[in-house]
Amino acid sequence: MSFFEIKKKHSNSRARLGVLNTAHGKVNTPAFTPIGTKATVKVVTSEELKFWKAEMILANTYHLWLRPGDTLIYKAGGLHKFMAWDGPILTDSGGFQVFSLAKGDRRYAGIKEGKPAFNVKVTEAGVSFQAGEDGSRHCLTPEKSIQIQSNLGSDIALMLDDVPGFPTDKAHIKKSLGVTKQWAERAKRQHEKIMKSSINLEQKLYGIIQGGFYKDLRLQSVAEMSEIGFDGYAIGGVSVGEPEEKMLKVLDWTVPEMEDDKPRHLLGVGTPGQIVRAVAKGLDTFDCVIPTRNARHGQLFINAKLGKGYKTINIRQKKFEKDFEAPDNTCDCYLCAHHTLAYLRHLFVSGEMLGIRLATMHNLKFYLNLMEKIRRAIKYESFDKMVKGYKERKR
RNA sequence: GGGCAGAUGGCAGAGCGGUCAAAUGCACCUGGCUGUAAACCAGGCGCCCUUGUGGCUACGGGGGUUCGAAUCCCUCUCUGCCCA
Repeated sequence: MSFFEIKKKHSNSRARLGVLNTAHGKVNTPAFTPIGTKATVKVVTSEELKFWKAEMILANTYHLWLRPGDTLIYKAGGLHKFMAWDGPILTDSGGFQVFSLAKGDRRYAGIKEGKPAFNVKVTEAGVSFQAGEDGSRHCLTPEKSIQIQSNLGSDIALMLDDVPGFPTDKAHIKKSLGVTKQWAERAKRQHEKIMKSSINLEQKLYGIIQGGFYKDLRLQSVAEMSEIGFDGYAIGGVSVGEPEEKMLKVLDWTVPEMEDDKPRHLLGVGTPGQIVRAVAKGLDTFDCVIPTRNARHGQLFINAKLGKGYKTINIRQKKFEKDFEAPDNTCDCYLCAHHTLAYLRHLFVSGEMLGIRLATMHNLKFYLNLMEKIRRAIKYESFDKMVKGYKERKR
């Protein structure tokens, strides 16, 4: 049984229906993988995720390395056992953390004044930085990232990549692409080397396509990654602050040149509208913090009453104070089955954590249901109709 | 009946002669969040407009002192505590 099987290709777009076969079960694609950075999809249990039919989750190499440490997780029997999730796990390499920490964005973690809490240096060897947890110095290399992911025992590992922000001039992207290519080769070599002693002998490795928002560099990256040869490919360097159109352009350039029989992951994307479009452009799997983070911030995704698509609401608004309707009566989540807008608002305004939990459950279900609808639409050849006009609406 | 303390924006609560349309918190409004340093962040929050080193009305009511009062004085009303 091969790792990736394509079950059906949609006739009017690049969308395809497939299955990822991993040591911990299969993933029906197109799929959304909830983000569980620190070995937890914030606020929900593994059992709940299973119940909602989330098939794969994403965890983070960087965070788990620093705390509690990959060797500790190895001793616990691997990440699956450690967090009691027996389904497939995709681990991000830590490349994105280098990008976001180096930015020193002061909006994070209540840091309002002063210098970035991190001192990040990217060299060809790897990334050295000071950790925010305790100020200790660390160095992450492509080999180290693979070693950590091997200790975690994830089903799909990602190579460490260099993520340029937006906007970045072409010369820098070009240089960065050279670093990423070199790291790809080293990651591949290291993965082959330690595979036989890995906690998960069937762990797959994905290459990451970079190249900023320049067509020739993206195509160059696709070619370089294919040449090295990976089990699958992720498109990275998007959702870094660029306009949506630029992100979609990258997909138009790269996908036709990518190996057709390998799975394609789109890193960090996105809104429901973006995911639907990306599927049409040939992407298979997605991960994004939007459903979980925005839920904690009081934003809920709701199916649109008029037309196709969805709308978002902020549950804290006073207008929901006496609204005794379910947030979305077309939704089958726990929140919508049992509670009213008024109750959820009350929980948020009171700072009660159940509010955050219910909102998270709802948004995850919204995303998972969306993927289910996409898969069904591809299956029944109605996907192009679904894509057309699927967007965020006012009501 | 007597003594003391107090009355500030929707609420709580700073300010104690000018730099005060008034700190701060809550509430409220708006915006943001895309491989999670995020149960977070940013802005607004008396009224008016030509949106400005702009105008007007404001710190329980009334009356004073002063070039100038939320800030000092008198008085009224109300509130809290204490003594009869």
